[in-house]
Amino acid sequence: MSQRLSDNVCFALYTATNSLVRAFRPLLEAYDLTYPQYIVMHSLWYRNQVSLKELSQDTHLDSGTLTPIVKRLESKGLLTRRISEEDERRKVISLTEKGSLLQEDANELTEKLVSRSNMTPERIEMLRQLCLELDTDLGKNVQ
Amino acid sequence: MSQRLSDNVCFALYTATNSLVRAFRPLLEAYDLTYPQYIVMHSLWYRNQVSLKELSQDTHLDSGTLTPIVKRLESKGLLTRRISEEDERRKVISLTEKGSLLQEDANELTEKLVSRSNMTPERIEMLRQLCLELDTDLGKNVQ
DNA sequence: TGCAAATAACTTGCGCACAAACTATTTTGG
DNA sequence: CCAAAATAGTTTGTGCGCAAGTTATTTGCA
Repeated sequence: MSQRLSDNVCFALYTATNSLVRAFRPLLEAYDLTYPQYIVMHSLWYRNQVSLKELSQDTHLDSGTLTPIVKRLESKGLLTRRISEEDERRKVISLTEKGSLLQEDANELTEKLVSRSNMTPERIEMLRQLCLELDTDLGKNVQ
Repeated sequence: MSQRLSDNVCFALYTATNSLVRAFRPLLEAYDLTYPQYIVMHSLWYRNQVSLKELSQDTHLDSGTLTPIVKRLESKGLLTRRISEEDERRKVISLTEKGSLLQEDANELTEKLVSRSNMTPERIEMLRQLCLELDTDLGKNVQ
């Protein structure tokens, strides 16, 4: 027997993420950022001066995805990329002042968005933990 | 103060969905389907002979996304598109026999994948409901 | 020391996801 | 009845997300 799409946890997750990114779009427009670009900035606000590899580990995005995102952020003047002196394969990514300053405004966007939902903090926290759990579980068994 | 990315529910959701789609890829490869294509097939297995508009409402994907997906499924011989006789703006999408038969094999892929995680059925169900809740909440306040 | 293996980043190709603009029908209200 | 508005679907352009392949540098080991 076939089930309704909405009975399927995978579809629910997929759809909620699309809704989330869609809801972020108008908020991020003010900062000329896409959601993945915002993720990268968010990572750098927490830990600056990292290599693409380290950024990849933190954001869970692969280098083929990150390279163009980081280049776009560079062309917007939010960060710089320079070749590492110790290891010339590595590129060190550093926030510019403009990139650092963005944090003050853009940092509570998540709060703003989450408050738009009527979910309690407990349910939001539950959702976060279930997502992290699924993520690690699926990452493990790559066989 | 800036928080870790993983402390952020939006990032957790985004990342879990990417993991999910990545985990689906090798399973769906056997059927020559992508995950969005699988969603469309899944919708049609439940309710056949629908317009693109109805498919859009069920899958929560917009027409600009669906048109190329449906065309690809048509070129794989899994469905047909014909102009509606009552309303010539509408296209009626119907599964072919090949498309219907796929259901038997591909229908329990979600089970297969979810069982790969170590999450209990209760936690999976909780995750599904939280995602649906967030989705409807974010969809409402489009102002 | 020298060279094969490993590593870091980049590039290419494909399929979404969606806004915005467009075409072709149907509905509607004056 | 008929022109304007609404509706269904397509097209175009942009930015992911990632597999697979490439280049350049470093590491490791014989």
